[in-house]
Amino acid sequence: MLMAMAASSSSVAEVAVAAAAAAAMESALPQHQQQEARPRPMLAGGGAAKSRHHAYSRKEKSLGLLCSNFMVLYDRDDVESIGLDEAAKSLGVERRRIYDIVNVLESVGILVRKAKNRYTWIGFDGVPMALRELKERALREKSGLAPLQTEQQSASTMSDDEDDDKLGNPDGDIENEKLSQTMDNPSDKPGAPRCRLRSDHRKEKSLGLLTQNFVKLFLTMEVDTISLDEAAKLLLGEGHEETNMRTKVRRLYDIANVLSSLNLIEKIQQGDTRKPAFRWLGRAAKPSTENSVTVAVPPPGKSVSNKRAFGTDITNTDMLRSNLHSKIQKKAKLGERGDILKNCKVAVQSRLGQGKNNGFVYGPFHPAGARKHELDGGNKPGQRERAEDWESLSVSFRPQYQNQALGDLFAHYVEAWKTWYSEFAQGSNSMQQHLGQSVVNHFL
DNA sequence: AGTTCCCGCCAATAT
DNA sequence: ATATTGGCGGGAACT
Repeated sequence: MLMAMAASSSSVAEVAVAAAAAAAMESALPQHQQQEARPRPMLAGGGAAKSRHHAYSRKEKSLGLLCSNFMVLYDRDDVESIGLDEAAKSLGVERRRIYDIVNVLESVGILVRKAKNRYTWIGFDGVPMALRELKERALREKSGLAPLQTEQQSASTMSDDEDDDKLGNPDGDIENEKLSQTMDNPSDKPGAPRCRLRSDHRKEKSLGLLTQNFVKLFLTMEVDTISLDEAAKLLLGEGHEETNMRTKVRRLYDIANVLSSLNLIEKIQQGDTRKPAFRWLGRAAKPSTENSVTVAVPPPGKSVSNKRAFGTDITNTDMLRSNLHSKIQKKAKLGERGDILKNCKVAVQSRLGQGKNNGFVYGPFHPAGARKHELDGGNKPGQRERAEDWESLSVSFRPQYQNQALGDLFAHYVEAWKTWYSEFAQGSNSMQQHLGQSVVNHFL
């Protein structure tokens, strides 16, 4: 009976903010929901007042939604550290679920583990670099190792750790680094220091690693659409126990859901009447300052965007954001406090900021609804060449390089977007089209 | 009936 | 030892 409390009780300090946001959204947006089932990206609040004794709805407990809430709660520029306990409590979920979220977020560069029970917030700014590294690694191992994939359940030729990122701290006094992620066995066994630990099965099957591999798949694949079954088959050997496959697919569903809520992928119906698949959205739409504030390339041929994408729901996720504008218009003067972490964040930001001002926007908070409309709006129907993306842009970045002014500039970019965003949230949702233009103006 | 995937048991790991 | 992390798969909600 001790456990039964987690789900129903919630309402903590933080929730108050979100609650206010909810109220705001209510008034700002006409009750225009078509479906009865809407995955409200609201904090779990055990039905503060209204909600009809909803029976049990799985949707409300989905990882994707949880991830959206997580982002709403922490995607702020004054967040730097996140405690798992507070997260779990604030979001009204059991700790176990936080682990799920956090693991995939880390794989994509939004977070980094700082210590036990503690993560450092990076934000979407960390995504481009993470993806770039993933791709590099993927290409490397594709060409370098294992030209031929044995269809056996052999020792996976996975590269070990991925988190190197030496926080370029010039002459600074960073002493917080006490964690040497390098997991190497102390005093290797007699013989050869070779070989991977044979008992690392835990790690090799981790959600985080699976996420990375899943993403790598997209990054290296020629087509950017893939079904989970295919993915599972690819990520796994060839022939496999039925049960292993099933489990793997389960995990892929989990991952796909949170990646969806981050708008890194999107669920679509392949062809028609075929199994759903996922499409990669991490590619930039168009670097030019033209239209296309919205994301992504037009869907290939006849794929229809599925409605069951968590963060992709126009409903209220976006609106939540609007109420946080109070802090948004704060000056955001960086380098103020002698906060090391903050500086690190800035560093990361400046390094990758360029990759992100291209029109693609991560996160569950962008007007996803505009995505569809954009197509018929004013998009050239021609062929879509691979517009350049983050990777090429980020190669120009130098590790050592640290420019305060530049970082500042990009910070403003972010601010500008946020401002625009809140405006959008305020206004009617039918003016998405030309709002697209205005956002560009804000940027210039 | 098949798909999607939440829940939470309980085993690795860390402290 | 206790506390954290987090595989894993049963089985229920949702097509």
